[in-house]
This record gives sequence, structure tokens and C-alpha cells, in this order.
Amino acid sequence: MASDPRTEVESALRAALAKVAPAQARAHILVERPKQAGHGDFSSNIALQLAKALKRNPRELAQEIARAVPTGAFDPPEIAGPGFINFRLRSATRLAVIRRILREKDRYGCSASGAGEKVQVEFVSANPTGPLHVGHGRQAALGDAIAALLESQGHQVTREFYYNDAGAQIDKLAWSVQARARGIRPGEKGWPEEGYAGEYIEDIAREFKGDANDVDAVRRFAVEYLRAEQDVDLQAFGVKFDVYYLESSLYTDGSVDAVVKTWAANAKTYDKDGALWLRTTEYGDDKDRVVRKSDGSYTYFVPDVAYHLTKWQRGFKRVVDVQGTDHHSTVTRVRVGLQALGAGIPQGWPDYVLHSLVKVMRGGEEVKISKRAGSYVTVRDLIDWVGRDAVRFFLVSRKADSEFVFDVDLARQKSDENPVYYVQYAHARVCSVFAQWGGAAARLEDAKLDRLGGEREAALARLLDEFPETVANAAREAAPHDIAFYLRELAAQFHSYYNAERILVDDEDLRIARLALCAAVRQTLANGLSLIGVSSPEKM
RNA sequence: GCGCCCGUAGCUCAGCGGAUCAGAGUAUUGGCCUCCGAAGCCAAGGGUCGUGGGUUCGAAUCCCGCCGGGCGCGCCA
Repeated sequence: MASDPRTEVESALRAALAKVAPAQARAHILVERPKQAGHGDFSSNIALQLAKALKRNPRELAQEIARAVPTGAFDPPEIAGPGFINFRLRSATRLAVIRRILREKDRYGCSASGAGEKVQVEFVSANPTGPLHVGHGRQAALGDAIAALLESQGHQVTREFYYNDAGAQIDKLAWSVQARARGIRPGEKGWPEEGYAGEYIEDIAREFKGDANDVDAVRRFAVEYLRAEQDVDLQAFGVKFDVYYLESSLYTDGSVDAVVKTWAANAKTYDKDGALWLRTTEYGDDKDRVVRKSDGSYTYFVPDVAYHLTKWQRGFKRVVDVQGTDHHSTVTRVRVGLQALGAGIPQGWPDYVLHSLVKVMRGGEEVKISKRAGSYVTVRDLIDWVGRDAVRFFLVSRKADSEFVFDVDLARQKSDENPVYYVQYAHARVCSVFAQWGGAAARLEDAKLDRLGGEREAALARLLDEFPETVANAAREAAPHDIAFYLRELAAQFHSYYNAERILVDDEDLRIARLALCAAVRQTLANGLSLIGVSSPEKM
């Protein structure tokens, strides 16, 4: 079976290089996809890279390499600009991707490069002290998409949610609910200091039927209540977790104590001011960190390290933690704490995807509060305002570390100009053409693809061929926004094609060929949308 | 003050292991439905890529300074 076009170009260049410049035969060959169709299907700057080392004029060198390239899948390459070698595929080579997509179906874009390796994506990890906020929404959209991307590359992925069910924040929650159950309102005498003032506290207090004096019972009820509520929201968002990991379990099963003992055994700790300290400065931290406070309790990062140790012990060679940038100081500490265990964990492990916060704009103003949560906009608010698909598409269409302004009016009132509808519409349009055609899909297998000689058809095939490497790259970089941008581009190319050419023409061979191309577009759109958790409607 | 991140069209953002990288969407303006869905297409205007240096044959992209913004700098989580 023929390899894909990119590989053909790479190996052809490699062969040419062996002849022209044997000393550089092992040089890294970068093959790019030119943005302008006029520059062909693939392009390499190898002559520019090697010109200096070989003391050659780059254009002449390029010329020589180009002449030495074995052709077959493409036309003889051309030299352009300062010394680029541009490759134009033969039409049949380029269009072969259509048959590949129709054959691979929903596996198109997948690969086996992950080889079943266990990886974990931890995201959301919201403590059950209130409804999920928009930041959690961004994490849910990012984390779920990153997990799907890793799955597509053959990894065995675990989606995990970690939460603190027993700390000081939870006590605050319990006291707030308890006060509310006793009829005390926020700010009144007897209201806990920095208590939670949202309307949901009142709901929980009203639902609680036990003894309000039993703060443990109140706590259990409130945690259970909020966990259930968060699950409802996550379900509405289309996100499922494989594992919910409780921080409290790390204390009860001895993991936390074990971590501290290991540090001590490794001589990484010392006593000072009645507290126990970890020598994190040995690993580049600004200053040493307290492990056990003078009151005997542990600081938060100890269970954090214990938790990550369990991830390592559970066999996850790659772990991606999705968190807000406000947690970036924990990155160093967790990694350092793991190093100090001497467990053979790599220095840069785990990976972190840190996202900036989301600012919600509506009616030209920033929305800072919601009725239910009090001090912030919730995931539920966003879903109610613009729908799940739009929320998910919007929240993954930006790099994680860029601040994101979520314009509710753009996503809602002008829904026809919303990028998610633009992409979905392309999908629905193809479906509509097929509905009108009414033929059997099997007929597409024999499509005479050589009938597709148009420039727009070539452009579409080129773009379709890029999908697998786009997915692989997005998975490697944990960057779902690449998929969102790809989808918009593919939808644009398709809409343009659709407006320029009629699909259901009288010429049967041409009609079937065009339908095959459309089917490939539809499949690729659906595969991409699925990766970012957005539906592919057949009608809109 | 220190650390990390970010400054690219009016607005929201891609591109940043250098070249074929000045881009998309939106907004504005002008065209396109007796014909597969106009939730669409075609076209125009709009940016010295925050700023000043440096490295390079070549910098939005790499390095340094400065300015502006975000986040973090607890025996809080």
C-alpha cells in the first residue's frame, strides 16, 4: 500500500540528499504545507538550511537536489524564492485521500502511535463548595478534548476528577449551610466569617432534613448535594469521568504519611520554628516549603504530591493536569515534591495545561455575578444562554494560556455568524445533498476520482489530507484549538466549493466523484467536531 | 520587589523550534438566490505584529532592556 503523500515527499528528498550531499544525508528534513496553492502541495527549505554548511548558493543547491529527486507521486519539483523546493502532487496522488477517508470512516485522523500507553488527563477537579464556574467550563472543554485527542492517537486514557472533600473550604461550606438552616442570612450576626453567600446555600439548607446542630451531617449532606449538582452540569456539558479521586482517601489510606516519611528518610526535611520543612530549594524552588504546620496538620501540597505519586504508581507515563493559571505556583512544588521522593519520576512530569480565566461579556458589559452562585458566572448559565455546542466550541477555540473574552451576545443573538454553526452548517449541507441524491453510499466506492480536476477540488483534497497530522500535532501539544481552526478552514473551503460548483450534475461519473469528495468532507468534519465534543447535526 | 504568562487589523484571536507568514473571524462597504440549504458565497478598505536594541543573508517568531495587562509570591486551599 502506498504511503501518504507527505512521507513520499520526505523519502524522495532523503534519497536526493544522499546523492547530492552525502555528508548531510542525515540532516533533518522539514517538509511544510505551503499556505498558497501556487506553491504546490509540499515545500522544503532544506537547501536554505544546508547552503551555509555546504558553502553553496541556496538556489543552485536547491536546483541540484530537485533534479536528483525521484518522481512518481508528484511532478518534477520547482525552485522558488531564495531556494525553496516546491512539490506538486499528481492529481491521482492527491485525490487518493478521498478513498482513504471513505475506507477509514470515523477512524480517519486516528493513529496507533500511542501504542496503548496509559495516560491520564485530570481536569475540572472542583471542590464541592459551589456550582461550577466558567473557569471549570473551560477546563472541562479543554480536558475532555485533550483526552479525546490522546485517545485518537492510540493512548489508553483515563479522565480523572480530583476533589477535596474534607478540608477547610468544606468546613466553611458546612458552617454556611448550618447557619442558613438556623435562619441566619449572610452578613447577619452569627454568619461564619467568609462564608459562602450564594443562593445555592439556601437551597441546600432547605433540603437538609436532619439535625442542624450535627455539623458533620450537614457537611456530608452539602457535599453530596453539590457533587450531584456538578454531575448534572457536567452531564449537560457532555463530559464523563472515569475516576473521581477523593483527597480524604490519601489521608485514610496512609499515602500522605508515607510521602512525608519518604522525604524524611531521604534527608529532604528538617525542623524549624516548630514546623517540618521540605528542602525544595535543592530543586530550584525560591524557598523551602512547610510540610507540617506547627499545629500538626499538613499543608495542602503534601496530599497533592501523594496524589500524583499514586498517578505514577498507577502506571500513567503521561499525565496532563488542566488547571487555571492561578495554580501555576503548584506546578513547581508538585514536581519538586515528587523529585524529593527519589522514585525515579522524570523531572518535567506531569504536564500542565494552564488556562487563563474567562471573562464573560454580555450587553457590552462584563458579567461578574450570577444569582445562584452569587459571585461568579456558572457553566450552567453559559449552557442556558448559548447552548452546549457553542460553549464547547468557543472554549476550545483559543489557546489555553490566552485570556478569553466570552461574548455571549455574539454566541447567542447572532447565532448565524457563530463559528460553531458555520462548521455544523457545512456538515448539514453535505447531508442535505445526500438526502436529495438518495443513492446508495456503496456506489461512492467506485467513484472515478480522476474526474475531479478543479482547483477547488484539489484544495479540498489537500486540506483533507492534512487532518491526520493536525490531530497528531494537537494531541502532542495538548492544543485542541488547532482542531477548531482546522474545522473552520475546512468548512470555509467546502462552502466555497459548494457555491462554485453544482454537486448533483447530470454527468453521472462526475456526480459520483463529487459526492465521494463531499462524503469525505462530511466524515472529516464529523471526526473533528467529535474530538472537541461538538455534535454534527444532519439538519439545522 | 521576585517568578510565570500575555501585548498581532476597530473588536475577538491564530501564526512564534526564522524564509512561501501579515492571517482568520467579526465589524464596515459593495455585489450574488426562477438552479443541490443565503445559518452560504464573491469583492473592497483596515495592522511599521507594544516599544528600543541585538543575533542573522533573512525576525511577528530567537536574545536583552523598557512600557502596558493578567496571575502567583502564607505554617490558606
